[in-house]
Order: sequence, then C-alpha cells, then structure tokens
Amino acid sequence: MTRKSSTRERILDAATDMFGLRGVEAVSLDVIAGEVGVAKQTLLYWFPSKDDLVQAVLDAAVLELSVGVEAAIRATSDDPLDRIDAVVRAVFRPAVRRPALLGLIREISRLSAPSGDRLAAALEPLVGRAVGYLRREMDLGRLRRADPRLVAALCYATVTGIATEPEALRAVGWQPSTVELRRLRNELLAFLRAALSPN
Amino acid sequence: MTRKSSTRERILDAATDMFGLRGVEAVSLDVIAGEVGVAKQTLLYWFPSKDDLVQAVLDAAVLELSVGVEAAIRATSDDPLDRIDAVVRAVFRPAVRRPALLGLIREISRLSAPSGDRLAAALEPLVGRAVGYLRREMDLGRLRRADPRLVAALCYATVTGIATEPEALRAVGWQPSTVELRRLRNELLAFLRAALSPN
DNA sequence: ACAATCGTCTACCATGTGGTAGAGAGTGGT
DNA sequence: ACCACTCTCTACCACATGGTAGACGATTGT
Repeated sequence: MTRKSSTRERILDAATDMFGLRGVEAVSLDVIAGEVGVAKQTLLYWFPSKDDLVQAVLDAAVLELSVGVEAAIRATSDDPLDRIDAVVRAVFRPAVRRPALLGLIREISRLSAPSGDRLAAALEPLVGRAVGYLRREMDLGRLRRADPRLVAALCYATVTGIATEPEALRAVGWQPSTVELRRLRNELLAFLRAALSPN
Repeated sequence: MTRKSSTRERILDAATDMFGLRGVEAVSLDVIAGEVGVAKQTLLYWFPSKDDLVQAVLDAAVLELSVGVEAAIRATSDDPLDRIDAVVRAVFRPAVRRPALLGLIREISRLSAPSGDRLAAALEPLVGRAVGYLRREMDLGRLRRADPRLVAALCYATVTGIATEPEALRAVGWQPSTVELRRLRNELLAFLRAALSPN
C-alpha cells in the first residue's frame, strides 16, 4: 500500500508545485509526468482527467492549510493579536516550505465555476469563523473597529500577496534566505499588528 | 490614422482584459481574435507573435499605472499618509475600471525571464522612488519605523491582492457595487493608515 | 497453478495552438 | 493607368495537448 500509492503522492506533489507556480492552464500533463519520471498514462491512471487532478490538488492544499490553521488557533492564548500572529505563522510555514501552496489558492479566480465554487465551499467554514471571531474581538475593543469581513479579506490579501510574489520582493531588492525570510515574516506580523490594533 | 490603428487598440484592450483575468497562457490568440471580431491573422499582423502582444500589453499597463501614480504624487500635500492615500486611489481607479490591470502585473512571476525582467525594469524607478520616500518619512518620524523595502512590498501586496481577487471578497460575502466598492477602498485606506502610522 | 487485479507502459487520435504563405481589397501618389 | 503600400482575409502547417485502447509484467487471492 505504502509503496503503491507513492506514485500518486509524487504526482500530487509535483502537480501542486507546478500548478501553484505557473498556473493550471500553463502546465501540461506531459511536463508533470516528465517531472515525476513517469509516463503520462500512469498519471491518467491515478487521475482520470486533468480536472480530477486539479480537484485532488486543491483538496489536498485546502486540507493542509486548514489543518495547520486550526491547530494554531487552538494552541494560542486568548489575545487576538497573538492569535492572528499564530495563524499567520501557520500559513507562512507551509507556504515557505512549498511556495506554490498559496499560489494555488489564488488560482481560484481563474478556475472554471465548478472548481472555483468547490474550493470556495471548502474554505467557507474557515472564513466564516474568522469573520465571526474578528467581529467579537472588535466588539470587545481588542481590535480596531472596522468591517470584519473586509478586514479578513485584507489580511488574506496581504499574507498571500507577500507569500506568493517573490518577484515583487525581488523588485525591492529582497533576496531569499533563512534569515531574510524571518525578517520578512516579522515585518509582516508587525504590519498586521499595527493595522489591527485598537485605538 | 485614427481609424486605421483602432483595430490595434481594440486588440490591445481585449488582450489586456483576458490576459489579466485568466492568465497569459490560458488565453489563445483565437479567442482574442474572436472577442475582437477579427481574424487571427489580423492580430498577427499587428503583433508578429504572441510574445510581442504580451510585451505590448505589459508596456501599456505599466504606462497607464505609472502615469496615474506620478500625477497623484505630484498633486497631493506633503503629509505621507495623505500621499499614500492618493497613490492607492490612483491605483484603485484604473484597477476598478479594468480589473485585469493589476492582475496583469501579477503575471510577472509566471512569465518567462525576458518578459519578467523587462517588466521589473519598467517598474524599478517607481519602486526605487517609493522606497526612498518611505525611508525619508520614517527618518522624519512621520511613518512607523520599519524596513522601507518590505513595507513597500507589503503595501503592494495588500492593494493588488484586494484589487485582483474578487473571489476572495465574495468568499466573505462581499458583492460588487459602486457603494460597496467605495466602502472597500475606504477600509483599505484605513487599514494602510493604521499599519503605517507612527507610534 | 491460475485467474483476476493492479500499475505502468507504448501506440494512437482528435483537437487546438502559434505561426507561415500569400491572395485580395482598398487607398494614394505619379 | 500603374505602382506601392496598408490592412484584412482564407488556406494551411507542424506541433503540443488531453485523452483512449489495449498490451505487458507483477501481485494476490483461492
């Protein structure tokens, strides 16, 4: 079993990276198969069509992200800024290990309706809880008063934008390295903290 | 002359929208030609290859954005938060009229090296000036102290992210309309103001 | 031992892609 | 009248793409 399904896993991994990095339409089954080192037909054996592969990739990505986020939420203190810190770190960690992950999520708007809707549906509970949480904390005066829905969207836009656009960072003279990456994440956290703090 | 080049303009317009919305690789010359109502060869007459068309589209987009931004900078007061306000509005205005514009810029990371480098080079002076400006204002204590390069990237990520991902906004129950759009822009401005204000 | 199933492969195919060749209609200059 | 030029078109082409058909060896249950 473990041996058997490893091909499937490797296909899924390669597809995640390439779809997230270059876009779904820009990546052909042939190049994925080539990357994995397998015939295209093997790929079509595990995923009967490209759409199936895309679905599987999206499902896996959503699962990976949401599991990490849920764990981060449960593990932190009550203070909303600390909690947001933890969530950002939870999103940043897999996104750094695999830059394509958030890029994939960002592909939603390019996908045809069925895939996009399904992805949106998968993320919906996470989003709903986040919005509710933001609203409560605003009511308690522990976050800056604002429209919680739009604040959620703004945080999302900032985090995914910064995590998925290495080119934008290179344009300001940034270069990837462990220490620089930590600096980036810390700047991002400070930015969000300042944007969300009450008063 | 005006009549003659209108075909070229219409091709450029359609290509801008479709490239920005769905991605360069996902849009074929045939569908662009179909959209414009012209034969594919006409398109290849004005732009000898798809790459040429992409280049022209990018050049036009960069020009449109940078002209707007420059004008906004010159027209506002000295206060940095006001100035950032003006820039965001300058970016938001064309982006609303044509949602694909910023999406196009975001395509950089997906383009092959030559196109990407050229786009980066075209944006470089704008970026350099922005970073220098942020640094000076931080030194004057009129902006929150931080790495100006990363702050520039963060602002960029926030603005383009929010302007190019209608799906993310729909996910939080947002729906486009003039009044909602203004609310969105105002929340974005408040968000950035809070993130950048000193102290 | 043997049939069935699984996983991978080679050989094709229909379609869509970017791009070439060149014809033809219109316009303006001489 | 003729030429040169601009603009758009029809007719192709080579190639890559997503997908089908089916052969072949290895495992497995009985």
